[in-house]
Amino acid sequence: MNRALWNKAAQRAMVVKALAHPSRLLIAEALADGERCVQELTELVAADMSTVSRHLTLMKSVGLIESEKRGLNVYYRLSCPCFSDFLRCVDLITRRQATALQRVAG
Amino acid sequence: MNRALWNKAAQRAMVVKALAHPSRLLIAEALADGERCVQELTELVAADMSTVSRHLTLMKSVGLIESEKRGLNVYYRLSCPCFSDFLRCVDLITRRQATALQRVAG
DNA sequence: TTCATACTTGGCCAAAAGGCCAAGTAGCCA
DNA sequence: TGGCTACTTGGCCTTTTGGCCAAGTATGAA
Repeated sequence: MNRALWNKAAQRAMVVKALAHPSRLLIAEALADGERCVQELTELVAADMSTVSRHLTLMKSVGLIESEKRGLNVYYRLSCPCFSDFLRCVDLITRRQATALQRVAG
Repeated sequence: MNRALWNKAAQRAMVVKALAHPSRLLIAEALADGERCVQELTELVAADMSTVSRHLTLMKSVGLIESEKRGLNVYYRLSCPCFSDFLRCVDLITRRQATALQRVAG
């Protein structure tokens, strides 16, 4: 097993993992539309604020999002404009899979 | 929490999760280059064949890959041509993050 | 029909992820 | 100062994930 190859894959995996959760995808989608504070995101995903904060910390740690404190609030925003491409590919697969399952069931 | 929104995010998350592992990313990358049998992929990621088989089953279950048995071998191939776009976005983020960390360290 | 190869699945265990509550920190306002 | 709000972090627990080994299935060859 080539070490360099593995390291590259591991790095990529960290980024992908940071999006591999429904709440985090919802958060990223919201941020694609503009910055949001933790409160707003907490309301969006309907979880404990501490949980949301941890999600955000994780996403930030891999460079997916950035944060800025203004007053009492911390505002997060996407740091990559390519997220929409990412989602487009994912949606292609989910849609293809949905129709494939329908074929089986139908 | 809007149920429909959550379901959509959950579906997407399943696909993203299926790529959120170094071995599975390596596998997907290899398959982007053409079909491979389990043996070849096992060699590639240097894990137990049973482990690789489970990775493949997971990836297949979300519609990321397809399989075909020919003789003793089972050949897997990517079912989405958009994987390269997906990777491009991920790499943008990892590269951006790498330089960001260098700024901090340097 | 027996044997070998290629793969999948069951069983089990260790490690990681994800959640909440409670406690801590930081900024604003009275 | 004191208290309120917004957020993060520590602690702890449950669930999920990922791994291997061993056993099972399926196909081709002798």
